[in-house]
Order: sequence, then C-alpha cells, then structure tokens
Amino acid sequence: MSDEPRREILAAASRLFAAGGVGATTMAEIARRSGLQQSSLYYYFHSKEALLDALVTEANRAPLELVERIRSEGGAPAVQLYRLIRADVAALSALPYDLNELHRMAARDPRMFRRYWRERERLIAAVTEIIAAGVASGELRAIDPALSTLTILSNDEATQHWLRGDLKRASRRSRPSTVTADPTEAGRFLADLTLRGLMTRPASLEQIRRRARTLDDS
Amino acid sequence: MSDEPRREILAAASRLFAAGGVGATTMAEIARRSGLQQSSLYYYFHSKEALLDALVTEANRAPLELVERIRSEGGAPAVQLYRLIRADVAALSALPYDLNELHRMAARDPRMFRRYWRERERLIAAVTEIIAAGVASGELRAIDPALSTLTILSNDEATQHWLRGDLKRASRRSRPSTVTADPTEAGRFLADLTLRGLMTRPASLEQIRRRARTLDDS
DNA sequence: ATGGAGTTTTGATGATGTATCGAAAGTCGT
DNA sequence: ACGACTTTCGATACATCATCAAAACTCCAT
Repeated sequence: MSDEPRREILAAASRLFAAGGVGATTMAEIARRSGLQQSSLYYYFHSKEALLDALVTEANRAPLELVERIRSEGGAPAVQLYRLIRADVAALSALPYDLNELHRMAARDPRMFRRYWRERERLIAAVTEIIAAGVASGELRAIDPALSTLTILSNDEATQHWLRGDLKRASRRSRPSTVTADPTEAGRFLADLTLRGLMTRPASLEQIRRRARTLDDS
Repeated sequence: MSDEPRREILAAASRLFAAGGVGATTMAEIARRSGLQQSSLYYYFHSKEALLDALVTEANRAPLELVERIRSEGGAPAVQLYRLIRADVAALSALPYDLNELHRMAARDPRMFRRYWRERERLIAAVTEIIAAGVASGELRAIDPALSTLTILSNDEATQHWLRGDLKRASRRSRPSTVTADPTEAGRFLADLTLRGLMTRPASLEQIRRRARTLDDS
C-alpha cells in the first residue's frame, strides 16, 4: 500500500476536524477532499476510528519528542519541567485541531487506540521521571510524581483547549469575555503557576526561568 | 407540557452518557429506558442537541451555585479561591458523566447551547471577581484575572477528566500506570498547586488551608 | 507489446441512527 | 359523552458508516 494517499487522507481529515470537529466530519467529505470516493477510504483505514487513531498517535508524537529532547539536553529537573510545560502548550496549540476531542475518544476505546496509548504511556513515564528526579533533588516538594504528571499533562491540554476556543471566538467576535491571550503567554502563565506551585523555594523561579531560556535559545 | 417525563428522559440520558459517551448513546436507547418510543422524545426535546443543552446547563449549575455560596460566605479571596477549586473538582467528579464532552459540544455550537453559555459567563465573571479582589488586596500576585480564571476552571475540569478515566481504568484493571487517586486528593493537590502558584507569599498557604477548612466545616 | 498478478478504486447496498409528520390515543373540564 | 388539548406512536425520509464484489489500474516478465 502506497503511503502518499494515506497522508493526503490524514491531512484532509485533519483540516476538516479542525473546522467542524470529528462528529460533524463525514467520511464522504474527507474522501471528496482527497480526490477519492467514500468507499475508497476504507482501503486505507478500515474504519473512521482507525483514521482517528492514526491522527491522534501522530499528534501525540509532538509532546513525546519534546520531552525526549528536553531530557536529553539535561539541566535541573525544575528547568526541564518548566521548559516542557511551556513548549507543550505551544506544541498542542500549533496542532490544526484540538487534541482534547481525540484524546477523549481514545479513552473510550483503549483497544482501538492502543497504538496511541502505548506512546502516551511513554510520555507519562518520561514526565514522571523528571518530577521524581526533582523531588529527589529537593527542588520540588514531596509530591506524588504520578499524580503530578497527570495533572500537569491534563492542564497543558486544558490550556490549549480553552485558548483555542477563545481565539476562535475572538476571531468571530461572536462572544464577549474573551481574553485573547496567545499560546506563548498562556504557556508561560501555566508554567509559572505550576513551577511556583511545585517548587520547594518558589522565590527561585526567576532563576529557573533564566536557565530555561538559555537552553531554549541554544 | 408536564415536567416529569422530561426529567426521566434527562436522567436516562445522563446514565447512558456516563456509561458509553454521547456518541454511542442513541435516542432509541434513551427512549427505551424512559418507557417511550424513539419518536416520542422529540415531543420533549426537538433534537438530541437540545437534550444535551438541558443536561449541560443543569450540570454547570453545580459550580455556579458553589461559587455563589462561597462568595456569600466571605473570607479572604485566597481562601475563597482555595475552597472553590477543591469543591469544584469534587462537584465535577460527582456528576454522573464527564462534563468535558458536553462542554466541547457546547463550544462547537454557541447558538444551540446559548442557555449554557449565559450561565457559564456568570460563573467566569464570579471567579474573575474573586481573583481580582485577591490581586487588589495583595494576597495574589499581579496576574491577569481573566486569564487566571479560564486557566483555573479549565484545570478543574481537566483534573476531573483524567481522574474519571483513571478510576474507570482502575476498576477494569485494563491498563497500567494508574494513580487511583480519589477526587478529594486530586482536588486538594490542584488547589494547593494553584494557590501556591498564585499567592504572593506561598509560605502562608497553610494558613489559607486552615481558614478554608473552618469555613467548609461550618 | 501483452498477459497476468497484485494493487487500487468504485458503485451498489446493508445496517444503524436522527428527525419529521400525520394520525391515534389519552386526559380533562363541562 | 362531547370536544379541545396534550401526549404517544408507527411509518418513513434522509444521512452516515461500513462491506463487498467487480472494475480499473500498474507494472513486471515474457
């Protein structure tokens, strides 16, 4: 099976999900945008969910590569965590669609989305190790690393989620009470909030920030 | 139109959404559980989405009542915020289904879910006022109250979301890497994290906690 | 060039779900 | 027990996901 139509289908689906959500996107429309008939999609993906699995696995790769790169670049655990949160919010916001929706469908059906879950567990394990190292070194308070990891990753996604909605609303001017923050600002806010919340000495956050910035720029 | 079948339909729908999610729940099944034929549902709700609107509006009322009660009971803004986060995570976790999914559908279609959005804005406004008061009094750092509110409310929901998934997985023993924290623990963790992150003097969190507990018990 | 194996695409169709509609059934005051 | 009003229902239109056998295409070996 050639790879190119597969990619084109995923790209078309991705654009449509971004525009109208998963539920409102039909296989027929995805096919039309990929220059195929509806039934032809099933040659490449044996169901709509299989298509979603491919998409969500690919999307999850962004944070995964992020955390692996940050870990390989070293630095104190608190610095790594700070960099990760900032970059994760930015990476999730840069995706064409909201990962939250696919994430939820994946949670509904672990079997169908097992490829995604395997990679997700790697992500969770990597972040947990960073936090555990921070606790061990005394930089972070004596928190439960597993609980912290899930909270942090969820919060990254949640921030991306409301931010996306907020930006869309702002662009349509259809709703009041928008903040119109950009992903950079929101990511920095969340990273600040989280690190201050987890660090033994919150006053040294400024130092963490500087070191993070140095590494980010290199 | 009598109110009682309406309630019964909502209750049945609520149970089914909890079990299998919105997408997997059919109007026919909701009807069966309410002792009606599929087409009869449309006498009470003119579409599946209208049913969702009623449900999500009702669910949103829990945090709204919470924040209004907490505000009326007074106390320092930081104490109010601490109490709110803990109670909000608990309240969301106590709902039969994950508010996240309905919240997402509501965001897709503001017109259909306008009742929900009106109440949601009240909630956002109330929390924003608490935070602004905290900033004004110097208890909280000089953060953007609107940005903080959205982040906090999103994080509450996100915590409830991963917790729900985690608990379900734990009960099915189908997945590793579960934390099996309960809503109380997760809510306390998030409230601690957030308040430490936002307070001018994180060291006084212990005092905030004590005062929050006093008010919670009264 | 051409036959043929393997790959890709398609139209027809089944299965399931949402929503509509007119008619039937039920309720209640007079 | 009549009639207005409310509630329920069966039939059905329409959309969508998925399956399948057949057609169209590709490309190598002859």
